[in-house]
Amino acid sequence: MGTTSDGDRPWQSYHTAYTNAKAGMEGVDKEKVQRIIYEMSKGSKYFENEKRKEAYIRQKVENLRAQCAKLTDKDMPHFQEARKFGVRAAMPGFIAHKLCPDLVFVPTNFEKYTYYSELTRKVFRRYDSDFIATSLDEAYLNITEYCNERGLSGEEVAAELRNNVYEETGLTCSVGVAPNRLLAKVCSDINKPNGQYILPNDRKAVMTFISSLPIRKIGGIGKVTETILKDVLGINTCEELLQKGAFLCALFSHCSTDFFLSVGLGLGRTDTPEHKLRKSISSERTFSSTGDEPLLLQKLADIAETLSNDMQKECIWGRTLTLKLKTASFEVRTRAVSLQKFIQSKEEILTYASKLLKAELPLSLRLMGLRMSQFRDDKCGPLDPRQKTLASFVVSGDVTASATFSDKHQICDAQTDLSVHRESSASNDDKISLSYEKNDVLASDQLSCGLRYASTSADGIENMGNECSGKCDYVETENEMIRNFSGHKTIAASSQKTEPSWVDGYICSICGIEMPPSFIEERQEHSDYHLAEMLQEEESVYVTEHLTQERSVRKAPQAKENARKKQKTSPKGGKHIPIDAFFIKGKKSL
DNA sequence: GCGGATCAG
DNA sequence: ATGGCTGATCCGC
Repeated sequence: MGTTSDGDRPWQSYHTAYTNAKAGMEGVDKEKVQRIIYEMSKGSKYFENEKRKEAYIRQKVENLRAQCAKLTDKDMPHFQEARKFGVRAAMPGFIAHKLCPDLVFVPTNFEKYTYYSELTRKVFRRYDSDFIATSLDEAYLNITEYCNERGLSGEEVAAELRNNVYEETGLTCSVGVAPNRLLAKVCSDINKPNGQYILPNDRKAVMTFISSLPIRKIGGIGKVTETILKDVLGINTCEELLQKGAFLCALFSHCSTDFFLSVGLGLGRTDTPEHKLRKSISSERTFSSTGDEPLLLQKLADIAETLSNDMQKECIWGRTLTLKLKTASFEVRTRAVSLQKFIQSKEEILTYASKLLKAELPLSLRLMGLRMSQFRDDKCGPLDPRQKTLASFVVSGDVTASATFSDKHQICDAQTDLSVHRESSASNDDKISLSYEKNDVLASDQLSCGLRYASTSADGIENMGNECSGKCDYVETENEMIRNFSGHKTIAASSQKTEPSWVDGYICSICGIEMPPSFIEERQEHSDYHLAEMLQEEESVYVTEHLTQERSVRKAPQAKENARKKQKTSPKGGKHIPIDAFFIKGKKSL
């Protein structure tokens, strides 16, 4: 990154960094880059072949076994010592049990956690009434206003906050104060047990902080991403994310590149996203491996029941059911089905779940799970999806209202580009950009804070944590500029009501697929497909599942292609499950 | 939409 | 006897 005066807004540098990285790519041909990457990846266990996972797993097993065998009682003090200092040794329960046969496992007590969590939130509310709770034990709050009103520094407020939390709950906590949430989270980890760390809202300070920061510290960069970046590209710190921007552009999607570069610049979100609604609900269970069909079905019934119960508690009805399997050899599979109606009852869930399962058997399994998604949004109502969409359309009265989360903030104070934001959020997919998403920047007088706390209580409330960060007075969103390069987002819910005709007797007028006149059935199916597609598109204009729609819209050409292929090949093809759901043909039911 | 995978708490 | 479970997201198809 070149010269930047303090007056620079980070996003300007971001844009520069991005275009530089891109420009760096232009002179180079992709093959060459890929060759370089390939060279770099030699010695990395990551890109070698598909066997890597297997090898990795085998090695891990061996390590664990060896570890377990080596451990004796004399190791115990070591771990006890570690615990005393709050170091959490990652230790599987069975090893712990082997080490310490008398070990007492304290059962979880969520009522208690919720109670204490609520107490802490009461404190947070006094600092920021709109704070973001990310879990029972973590929250982000914007303390900008609080600081300004009282003429306090971030450091003072953090100390006061921790103190208040301690007095009112008896729990200690750790706090990080930083210009945005991404950084606040990192900061909250630095002085972990019962401490705080303040990163000034100062361009230089942020860049210095970032320059030596290991990438793994960043939320969103996990074990796998770290390995890839490290082994293949030699990226260890956030600063290097910028330096190797061109490679990132070559290797990763736009979205990911976007995210990586913004991390390299220390950018993060500062908005207060709309309350997120649950999108799926699931239940799964691990058991000792078995291939016994009746037994598996029994277990499946149990899981269906708990899922159904959970759904009833929350008043949820869903129409996409996903079966998750883990084989005895630890291979994980999922099989899903989307229905035309919303279901909730244990019987119905089981009906479809067992169809999915039976299609996979025989198989020896160690885990089964069921997930329900695609909820009906008006709770406890009638059964037809269409009713849902119409109803919610009438209620919301605004299609864009369904582009739920993460956009509201852009209206709040982003004076300038309002229309751009709006437009882009309505026609770009929120889903994709949710976690690697927009990089908003605080104005220089902003301050926000992250906080994390850990319980000192002995009964297992251990390790509750909390993070805070802030809202903004000023938001600049960057991605539009970049995203708009990529052009094709136009899709009208076109009302091309024409049935497909066969140009020259064999070319589909809509998609161009070629199909000889003798393929009568196939042609009929093909026409049906386009018809259904049309209907679906028309409907989806009003549908509340905006995200889904946009996704499919964005990828429309491929999606269609695939749908066609599937349709042609699937009836006899192995994995396709013939449950009523596939609404490619509108008339098919059961 | 589906399926495989990653990540976080 | 790979920690397990829940939920979310991404990517390619």
